[in-house]
Amino acid sequence: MEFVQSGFEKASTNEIVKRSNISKGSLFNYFNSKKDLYVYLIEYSVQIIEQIIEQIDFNETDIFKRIENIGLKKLHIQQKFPQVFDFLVSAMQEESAEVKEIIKQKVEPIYGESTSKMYENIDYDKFREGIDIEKAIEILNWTMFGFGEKGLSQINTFENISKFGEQYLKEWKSYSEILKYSFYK
Amino acid sequence: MEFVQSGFEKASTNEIVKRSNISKGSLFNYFNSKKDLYVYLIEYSVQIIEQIIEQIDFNETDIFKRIENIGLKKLHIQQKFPQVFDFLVSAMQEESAEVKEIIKQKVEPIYGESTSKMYENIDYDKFREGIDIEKAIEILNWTMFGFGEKGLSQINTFENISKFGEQYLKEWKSYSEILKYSFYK
DNA sequence: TCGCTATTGACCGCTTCGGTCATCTGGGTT
DNA sequence: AACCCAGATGACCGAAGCGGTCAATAGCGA
Repeated sequence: MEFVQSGFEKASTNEIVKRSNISKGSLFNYFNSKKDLYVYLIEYSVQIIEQIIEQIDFNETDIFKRIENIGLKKLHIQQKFPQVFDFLVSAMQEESAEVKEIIKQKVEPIYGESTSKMYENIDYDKFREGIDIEKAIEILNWTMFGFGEKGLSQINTFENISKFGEQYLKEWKSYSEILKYSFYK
Repeated sequence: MEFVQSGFEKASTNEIVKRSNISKGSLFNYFNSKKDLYVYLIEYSVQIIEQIIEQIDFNETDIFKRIENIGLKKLHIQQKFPQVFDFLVSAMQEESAEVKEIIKQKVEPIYGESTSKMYENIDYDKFREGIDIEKAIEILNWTMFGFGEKGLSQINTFENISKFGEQYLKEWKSYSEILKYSFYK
């Protein structure tokens, strides 16, 4: 998406219009300005993230299973709206004064919420003695992130989402087994 | 750096000049065009990476110690030239036809070389049976990357490099201990 | 004081910008 | 068949920013 690649200011409406298949006239019929469009996309993306957060199963206290569930949800979202996460990440790095305030209001709270809720009601007693749990979780996060990036580049080689999801989950489990070996009692 | 943020085409010479403290006239006295400047920066950055590769101690066959050495070197480079790595990463994602060919020639080979030499002459017998070594190394890479990103945001809070390096190394060791527990016999 | 190199930023023609609007299109209604 | 009209279209606008130039100037060694 053009906003992800170029940021708010350098994103060109001409380019946006060329890549979508509506005309410039229509775009500015629905949105009064580039900024309006941007804000709409922010709100839309935030809604999607909120849905994921709502769906977290807090009864699942095992961190690996919790993450597995969330990861699968994220995968399906990413299949339907491939750029939602990238867009929000790019928004948080946005420097344009024109939209910075709106981002601060709408995106940053959801970011804080998601990282805290993700690890709410986790059974940390499963971790072995002597391990630094915070650092372990950091490693887990970095591994998830790396694995997700890697998977993203393969997502298009599958015709079928659920087949990909199967494969994806199976592969993730072999990574998480490695970490579990180190993290758990 | 402007090229990292905006890519080759959307990077503005006016902006570059504003951020550095030379005038536009001087810039175009030293470089005939924006492209010339870009190519110069590519070549310069590649040289720096090559220096790191040259300095790899292939007698160190323990992957954690190997990575520790390289990481420290990278840290010192990053202190002197903070954007070298980011710049090369951004170059590899560059889409502008005007510079794509040059990047392919100059940057991609070094990328391949560095990832292969990094793991040359490593003693894989230290890994425990049953572990998927490739996946373990991926986890190690992702963790390194994550840790590096995290460290980068703290680098400016230290007045002294070597003091930071000490702290950095110590902290990295506590991460690598966690992984070592899982990876090694 | 002179000579000369290195530096400067106002300026150039040109492209692209965000946004407008007269015109067109196509399907529903009579 | 004639009419209607909401929605779509892209040529067009003034303004801004682009990469690059160059006459003017600064600064320094002899």
